[in-house]
Amino acid sequence: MPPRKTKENAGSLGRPATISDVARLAGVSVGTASKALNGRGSLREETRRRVRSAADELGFQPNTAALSLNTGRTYTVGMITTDTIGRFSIPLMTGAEDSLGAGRMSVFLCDARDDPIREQYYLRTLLSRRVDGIIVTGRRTQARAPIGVDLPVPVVYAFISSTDPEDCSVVPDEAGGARKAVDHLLALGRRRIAHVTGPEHHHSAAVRASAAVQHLAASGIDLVGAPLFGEWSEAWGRQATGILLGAAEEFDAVFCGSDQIARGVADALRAAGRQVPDDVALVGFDNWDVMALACQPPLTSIDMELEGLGRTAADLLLAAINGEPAPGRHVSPCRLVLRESTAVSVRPGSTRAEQV
Amino acid sequence: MPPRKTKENAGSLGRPATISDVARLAGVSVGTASKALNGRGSLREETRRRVRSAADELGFQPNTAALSLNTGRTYTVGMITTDTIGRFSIPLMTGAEDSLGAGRMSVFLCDARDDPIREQYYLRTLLSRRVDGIIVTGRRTQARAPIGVDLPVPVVYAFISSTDPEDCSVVPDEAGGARKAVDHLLALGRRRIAHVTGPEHHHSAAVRASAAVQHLAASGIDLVGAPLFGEWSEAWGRQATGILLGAAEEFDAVFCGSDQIARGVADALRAAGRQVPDDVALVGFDNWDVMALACQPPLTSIDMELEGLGRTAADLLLAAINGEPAPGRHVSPCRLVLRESTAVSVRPGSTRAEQV
DNA sequence: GAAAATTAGGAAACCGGTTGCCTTGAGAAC
DNA sequence: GTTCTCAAGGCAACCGGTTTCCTAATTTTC
Repeated sequence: MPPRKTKENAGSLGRPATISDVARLAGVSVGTASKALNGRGSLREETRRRVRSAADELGFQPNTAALSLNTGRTYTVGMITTDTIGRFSIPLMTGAEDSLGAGRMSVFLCDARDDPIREQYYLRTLLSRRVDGIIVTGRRTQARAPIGVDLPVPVVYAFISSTDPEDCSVVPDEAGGARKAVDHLLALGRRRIAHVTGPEHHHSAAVRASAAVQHLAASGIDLVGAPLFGEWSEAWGRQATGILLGAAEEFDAVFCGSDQIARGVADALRAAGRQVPDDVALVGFDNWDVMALACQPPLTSIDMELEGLGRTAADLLLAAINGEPAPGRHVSPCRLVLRESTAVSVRPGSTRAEQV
Repeated sequence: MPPRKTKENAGSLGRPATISDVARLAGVSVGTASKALNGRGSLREETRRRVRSAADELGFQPNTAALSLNTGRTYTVGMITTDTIGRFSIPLMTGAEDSLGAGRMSVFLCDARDDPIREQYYLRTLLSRRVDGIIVTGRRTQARAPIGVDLPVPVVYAFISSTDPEDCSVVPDEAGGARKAVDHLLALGRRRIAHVTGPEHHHSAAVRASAAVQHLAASGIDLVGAPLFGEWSEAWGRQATGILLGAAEEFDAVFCGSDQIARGVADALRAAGRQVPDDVALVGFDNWDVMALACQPPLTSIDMELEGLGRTAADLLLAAINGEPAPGRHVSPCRLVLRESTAVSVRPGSTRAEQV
């Protein structure tokens, strides 16, 4: 069967066309072919045209390896997710990949699975591939140790932050997010606010809880009871609701450390005959669509804008690659997303989320 | 400040060390250095040792671009997710990355966002980078057109399949999964089984529904009513439950096209006072932990083993790269995961899922 | 002690591009 | 007709490795 001709593989040499193939077909030398394709040197227009059409015919794509040998740049970056790729990594990766792709950079994906050995293996691999930069991401309970010292390429930490304050990290303003949640509840006239969240040793839980407590205190208000630390699960949300209902103190709002917890709280409140939002207003955290939208009623939540965070991380990396590093912690704001769980008046038929 | 010495950058030349640097330091020629490091040629043991220690001292890592120029192989593959990276892509990517990493291949991540233009852009980029192979993945309602014709590198489609039957695709046996669900319900003694699932035009919904119907028919049993096609959402699950409860026909089991739907069904049944699993047994599809575990009671579900699918895809790609292509559709089995929503007797305190 | 065999390691080509420099030839100026 | 100028394009070095081939020195053999 004769080889079919296609766009990708027109001249069909059985291997990718090289610039020598192009030069031969156009009847010029390799150097001339290169100049013709890159608009360098001084060539007759007719020659340039001939070379270009030869390149088209052969489906010529310059070999990137050869290019990077010349320039020293590879136009690739590595993205290391320290924990297993999860729900939080996706928007980060998407955002970063978006910004980098716009800068014509390709992304190496490395899933280190929370294993320091794998992590160092990937680091060596990336350095050996001469990536122009590295993004380190992942969810951790705490800041992480730097991935390496005196690396020959810039590194940006996204979502997670490095323990070395001189490293470039991009993190969401979780405390600010918690304050926005509290402000929103206060604006609704709620004064008896409880807080249910994840494990106390988890940095996010601790930060969000203390920001909420302090911000309330600034308005002269105490949290209802102490923050309830537990797990990042619906079950804990249900359980914590039981605790709240059993306590002496009344409450008219619950700010939750995650949407999963908030959903558990919503289910338990409904089971106990309390109306959301009329009896109890509810705010979650993460704005995880599956949870926030499926919740009954749909959940007001704090969005960490992780996709934007990924883009910012990529932009900072590109800047560092171009010789303009921006060391230090970069904090980016969270956004409050309004839904029915804190609606003042529920208009039937309207489920559109308003945003602040 | 004098440059600090570190593992990554010991001799500190301000740039990655090359083999010339190593050769100079060891007092040999480049060729000899190369042989020493790769165990080629005939050299005195003392020379090898000297070269190796020079390489260590400089933190030498061979430039991959130079290597691939020689060998024609890059030890990289591209992974193109046609839809935006989502819940289904993650285990696929993790699995593929796992297998490929074991084969010392690095992975280029390309998120085409369901945009054919971006897809072709990525394809050209990957070919220009001379990847050794490409994995195409993503969720679609139907099989997709081949990403290119007569490409110079092997392509494997994972989860999604190509309309060209000669292309190599790896897909889960969704029909088989549906049959396992039905068999399980039959084994529990249920005979009045309903089916609630996603949009009829969605290939997965159609396949699972018709497999369920036919498999029941093979046992001489009819589905309760027709399959209820709707959306992949909890809300549809709740709504469909209302339809089932309002119909004349009784039912003692519901097989759902997704865990989200099943969860909606579970909530609606509970609200209507029906016990799961005693009155109605419930089986989901996807085994999505967030849904299946948070459901009350936890959900028996069908797992498509996407991580294994990703590994298989990677293995097939590696085989094809090594000259042993395996064209055609490869179907890999699903697995039934047992939880309380179909438990015969609920033993309090035991929530461990058993697996079949 | 001379010829042959073996060993250690160097020189150079090559992979696929880019780029600086040089050559060639045609037209212009005198 | 001779010299000068300049456009067009070829030659070769280079990037960082690998590999083939070759040379020089040492050891073995008779």
